[in-house]
Amino acid sequence: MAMTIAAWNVNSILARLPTALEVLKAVNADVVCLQELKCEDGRFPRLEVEDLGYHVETHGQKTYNGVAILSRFRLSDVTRGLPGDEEDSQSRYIEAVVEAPGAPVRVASLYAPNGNPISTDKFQYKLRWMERLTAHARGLLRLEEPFALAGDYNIIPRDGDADDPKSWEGDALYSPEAKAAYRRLRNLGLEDAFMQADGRDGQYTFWDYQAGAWRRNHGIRIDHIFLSPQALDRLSSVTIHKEARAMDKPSDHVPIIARLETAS
DNA sequence: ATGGTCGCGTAGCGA
Repeated sequence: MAMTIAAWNVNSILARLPTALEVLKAVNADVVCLQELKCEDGRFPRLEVEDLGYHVETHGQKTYNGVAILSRFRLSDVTRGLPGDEEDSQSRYIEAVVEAPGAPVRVASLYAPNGNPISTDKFQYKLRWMERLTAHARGLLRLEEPFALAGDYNIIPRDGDADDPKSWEGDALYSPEAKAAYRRLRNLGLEDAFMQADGRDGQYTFWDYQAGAWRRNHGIRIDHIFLSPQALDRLSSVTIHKEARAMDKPSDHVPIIARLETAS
């Protein structure tokens, strides 16, 4: 048996609905972490997604942000919002336990702040948010359970994760502080599933709508699936569903999918 | 090229 966990920034589930349903069918993951729903929970197209065989838990808001977990297995212990700041009203984090029979896995869908421009408090919010995520991950690690933190981290970890690294100089996604936040998560004992299973340069999950970025393959790898040691033990492969970027009315991100083997 | 293109919501911001 195996379980596949996908992360995909859909860039508005309502503007994307026909395309999104087609992508979800093609990817056919057991668990899907969605980001940038850009709608309140009551407007999420729950019936259409349930028709694909998913249980649905959302944490949306009007206009911006919004995250969801879709799962073929029952979801329990659902928590909404990233702990560590009661004042933070942005919907960027949802966590639940995927109740796969005999092999439960805790999964979070997260949408880390973009952080641009660097000179503003948006950048400070990005760094504080990543500190809160790190603190929360440290607590989860103490449970010694398999878990995955999947989503749009808005961080380009290495030069090999950008087609043209120089063009990202001065951008929050490529800043030394953002890369340090990524390293801190790994130093806790979490691993970036892509780096463990693949690790090649030039494998991207985002191409801007502007300036023919997709046509020129001017992409970056910013969508990541971090795994706890107990989940990493089960990792067999990671794939990036590039086909989604070539569709009509595409999101600017494509799904990344980790496959975990479960005991037979 | 200090641009370009989307989505939201119907101006201008966020990405």
